[in-house]
Amino acid sequence: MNTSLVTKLSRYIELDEREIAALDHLTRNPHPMKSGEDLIQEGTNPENVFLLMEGWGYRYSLLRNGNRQIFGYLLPGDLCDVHVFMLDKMDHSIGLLSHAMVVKIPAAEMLDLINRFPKIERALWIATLVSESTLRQWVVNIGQRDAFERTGHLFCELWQRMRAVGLVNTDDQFDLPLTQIELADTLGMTSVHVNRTLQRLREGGLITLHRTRLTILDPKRLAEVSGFDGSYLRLDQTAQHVSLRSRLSLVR
Amino acid sequence: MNTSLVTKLSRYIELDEREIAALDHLTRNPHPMKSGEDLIQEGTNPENVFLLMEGWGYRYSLLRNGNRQIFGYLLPGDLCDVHVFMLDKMDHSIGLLSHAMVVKIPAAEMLDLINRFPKIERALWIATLVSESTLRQWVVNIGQRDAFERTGHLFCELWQRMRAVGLVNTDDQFDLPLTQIELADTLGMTSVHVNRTLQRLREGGLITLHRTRLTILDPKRLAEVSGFDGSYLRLDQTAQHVSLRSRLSLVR
DNA sequence: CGCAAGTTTGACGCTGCTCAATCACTGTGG
DNA sequence: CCACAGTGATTGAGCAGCGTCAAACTTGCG
Repeated sequence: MNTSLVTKLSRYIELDEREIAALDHLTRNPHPMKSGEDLIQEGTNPENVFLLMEGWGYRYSLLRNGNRQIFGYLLPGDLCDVHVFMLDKMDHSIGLLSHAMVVKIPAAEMLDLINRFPKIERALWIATLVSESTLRQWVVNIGQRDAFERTGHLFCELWQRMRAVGLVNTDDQFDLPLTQIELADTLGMTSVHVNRTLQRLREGGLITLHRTRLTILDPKRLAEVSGFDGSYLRLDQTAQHVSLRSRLSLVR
Repeated sequence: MNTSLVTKLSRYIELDEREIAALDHLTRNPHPMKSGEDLIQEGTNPENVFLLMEGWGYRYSLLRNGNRQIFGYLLPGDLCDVHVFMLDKMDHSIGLLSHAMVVKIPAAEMLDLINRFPKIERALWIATLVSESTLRQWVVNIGQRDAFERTGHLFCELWQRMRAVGLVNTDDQFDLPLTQIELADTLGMTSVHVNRTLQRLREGGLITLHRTRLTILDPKRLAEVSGFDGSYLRLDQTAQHVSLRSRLSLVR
């Protein structure tokens, strides 16, 4: 059932049936949550880990002037802050951008899972490293690219991540439950300028965006004009490839 | 001897004598390297971990247009990419900004250390989480703050990190081996604008910067005007505090 | 039907970029 | 000891990308 999480982790490490069963077991009790609710708030010390089964979440923090910066999206199959227990409190909040199905996993259960299945622990650490890598790309995106490239780059990333969990249809269309204000807070721009940038992307025949449906009309050209190289997402590597490396050097 | 690394990790977890000795043992053979040399290059799969004993390093990548984005500095006591072995290749490069003393630690030795001392492993993971947290703050900095705040924020961060390894003197002065071009590539600005921003910081009585000596004239006010809150660096927490948490939930 | 939230448009101004010249400092060789 | 080159810092003029402010329009929803 829990395709997304297993799909995601299997990309990093080959999992056996027991491990897959254990991950599936996690998902037995999802419950619905509403858009706008927070999963975790900055400054708190969460007692649960959350697994997103459906819907979108986002990491953000608020500044004193009321500005908000978004620095990551959680898509279906994403597990948030497995390792937060190592730090004393959250340095950012996690909220929901859409109606969502969420599994709440008590810390103890998560730790037990990790202790019983070192390969799952390893896969979760790899996921953490990939998200750090993604964060670096966001710094590059905001720091070095202009509004047009920056927006295109974000869409390329989301398109690849959504495709990796099977949520992009054959027309390269997927659900993007973000307002222009949220895009603005992600890209370090104003919503007015996001609006104008979207118009340029549309005029260029690169995308279509109506309400929450985004279509990437020309993925290749969009990646080209926005300087996107998705290798940092590490979605293409086979589990074999990675497990070879781990056999060589890391499995204990 | 290896004060910086031990100081740094002790902040996260209380280390016993054996662990401290093991860390010190790592540092037995530092060798000098020149400014401008790379420790690790993007796309490669490094066979060593590097421990910086003296000097500054930086993480960066180059874009097709020749632009460079810097997304982190390595200060004395910093260990780079302990976990890179979990991924297949580096997604960025690490270079040196000054003459440096560097210890090269073969992967096997590092893995052995980690296996023998789980608390060291844990401390290294915490360091990774802190650096991820720092990266989020950089996104906020570049995305939401204007040039003046942005530059001040960076200086506050570096001042705190340098102080944590005992490299700030009593006048709040420390070595900042960065050209204005490097500051520009860090902050997502041009060097011309960095120059003008530095002048404003000087005029405001906030800093002094001559060649590579930076003085924070008024740390409190600088933090105030740049919206800096250093808790994300987690330099203030006592090891006791953290180890209490680990006793409760995480030690295996 | 009317409200709320989100999108779109316009006018205008400022922050920060571009291009280019000059200045300051340091290390080098004759 | 001085001329010179190279690197980095500083300055100026002009301009454009993006922000601000404000209003109009569109869409979904109770």
